[in-house]
Amino acid sequence: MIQKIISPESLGQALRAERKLKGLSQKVVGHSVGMEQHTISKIEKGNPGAELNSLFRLLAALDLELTVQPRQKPELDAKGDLW
Amino acid sequence: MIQKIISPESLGQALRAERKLKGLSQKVVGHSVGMEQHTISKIEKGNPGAELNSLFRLLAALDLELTVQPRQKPELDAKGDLW
DNA sequence: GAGGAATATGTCGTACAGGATATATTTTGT
DNA sequence: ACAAAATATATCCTGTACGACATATTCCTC
Repeated sequence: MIQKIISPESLGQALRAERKLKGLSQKVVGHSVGMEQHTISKIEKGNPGAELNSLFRLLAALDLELTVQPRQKPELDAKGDLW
Repeated sequence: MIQKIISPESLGQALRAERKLKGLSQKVVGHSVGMEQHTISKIEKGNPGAELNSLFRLLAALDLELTVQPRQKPELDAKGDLW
């Protein structure tokens, strides 16, 4: 489930999806790395002011890593629509 | 040149490498997206308090995107050493 | 639709980011 | 070794994140 992440919003969506996949609550995830539940909530909602610190702690809690890559062209779906 | 990013430091390294690849200075990159040169400097040096906002503006300036993926096992290099 | 879990929202206090600006240090090319 | 460019560091100011804690709202499940 690789997703193009280019904004705090899309990052939040990806993180929430991964957390749900693992069946964890914000509270459990947060406390496993010393973060408040409300901080997780804000990140998942796309808080642009969130700190890298918080991001990487959350990634650790979910056992995830990032990669950086060239921005890809929008692709076409089955209907030929851009997305 | 895909790299595992699990900390502000490794993120900074990746961003700096990509910027250098494109032959751009911090000043040019920063000003293309309304950021101060010193902000780019701090991010590349691994500032854990940097904001997602700043990260994504920098990614835009470099035409990069992120992906989130399961954290991978350490791999072996040619010498058989972990990294 | 009631009860509980999960998520969102709020306040307060402390800390630090980043813009604006300046200057110091390092790197690079000749 | 010099000059110029690039990067790092610093101050001041304003804004806001986050922890701690509390409460409201939404979402399930029965």
